Amino acid sequence: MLKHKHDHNVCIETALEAAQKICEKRETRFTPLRRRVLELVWTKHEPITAYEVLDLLSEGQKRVAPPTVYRALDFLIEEGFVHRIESLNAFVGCSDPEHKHQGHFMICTKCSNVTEMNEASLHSVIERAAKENGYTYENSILEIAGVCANCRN
Amino acid sequence: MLKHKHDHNVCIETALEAAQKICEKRETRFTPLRRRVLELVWTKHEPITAYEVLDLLSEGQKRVAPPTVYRALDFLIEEGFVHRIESLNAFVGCSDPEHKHQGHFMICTKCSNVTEMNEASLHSVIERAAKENGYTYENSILEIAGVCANCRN
DNA sequence: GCCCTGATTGTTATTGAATATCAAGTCATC
DNA sequence: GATGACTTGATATTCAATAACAATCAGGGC
Ligand SMILES: [Zn+2]
Ligand SMILES: [Zn+2]
Ligand SMILES: [Zn+2]
Ligand SMILES: [Zn+2]
Repeated sequence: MLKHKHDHNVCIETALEAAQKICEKRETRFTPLRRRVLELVWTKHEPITAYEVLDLLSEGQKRVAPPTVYRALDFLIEEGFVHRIESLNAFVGCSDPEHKHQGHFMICTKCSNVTEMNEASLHSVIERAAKENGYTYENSILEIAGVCANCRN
Repeated sequence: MLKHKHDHNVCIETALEAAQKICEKRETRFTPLRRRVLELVWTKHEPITAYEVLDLLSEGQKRVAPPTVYRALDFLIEEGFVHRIESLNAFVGCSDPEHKHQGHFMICTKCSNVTEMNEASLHSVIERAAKENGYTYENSILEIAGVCANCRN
């Protein structure tokens, strides 16, 4: 959460190991490419665009093509390791990949830091609103823009 | 709301007249181009993409360029006559343009019909969630996907 | 081992979404 | 009718995502 105050390498390692284990359990293939893309998404807590991932992935080798990145991202999203931030056309690692869910986010307009909210109360309010409007709920995106605590002072 | 059960020309006319009056009051310029783009956005209740607007706008005349459409849309969004649906890269007319707000939507995954929710309760829950996470609220997008009442049977 | 099959990755090309930049036109005001 | 702000036109480019097909890889049955 407070990105300025932790060893981010631990975050990355944790995420990679969790993904590894989940894929073993689900019998899906956590290939070197997919692993590398997930690592790159985690290089910062801030959202990263597909083309930034592409640039990083291409360093020191022949430039990869967009489908390579998008396919890996699709897999990671499908498995719940990564979320897409619609309002930014960008991607961010999920810190709770065990339980599949789609993310609800706060986005700081100053520092681009992103906080994922896992509050059940929010979820239930949203599902109830859907029901009241006659809709059968499938999923939802919630992206709140504001200024985070760090940036306010 | 129930798009199959009303004279949509009335919707369009109402929206255009409302926009006209609001612009007079605010002393902003509701030019023919902007009026025409708003009319095209309202040609269906479903969200419409910028390039669909572009195609319609270009019919029977020299093809207009993307900036023409995007500038008009920017104006209409700024004035609150149109909302952007982030998850669809598309635009939809607002049926309550008097009071500026950003929209919260339900989107039917079968028929693409869109319902704007104006529920104060939702809004307050979202603002409270922001506060609890230490953020100063600026704005938010909420887009719920599901199946509408019409499509369920 | 070898073949078959399905999944993954590579490659080329294209579509779709949005913006940067500068030129030309419009319109009110002095 | 000259000035300056706003609006529209026009050209080019960037960024985002997908289509289509070829090549490669992994595992199972023979
Ligand atoms: Zn970290
Ligand atoms: Zn911040
Ligand atoms: Zn609205
Ligand atoms: Zn429907």
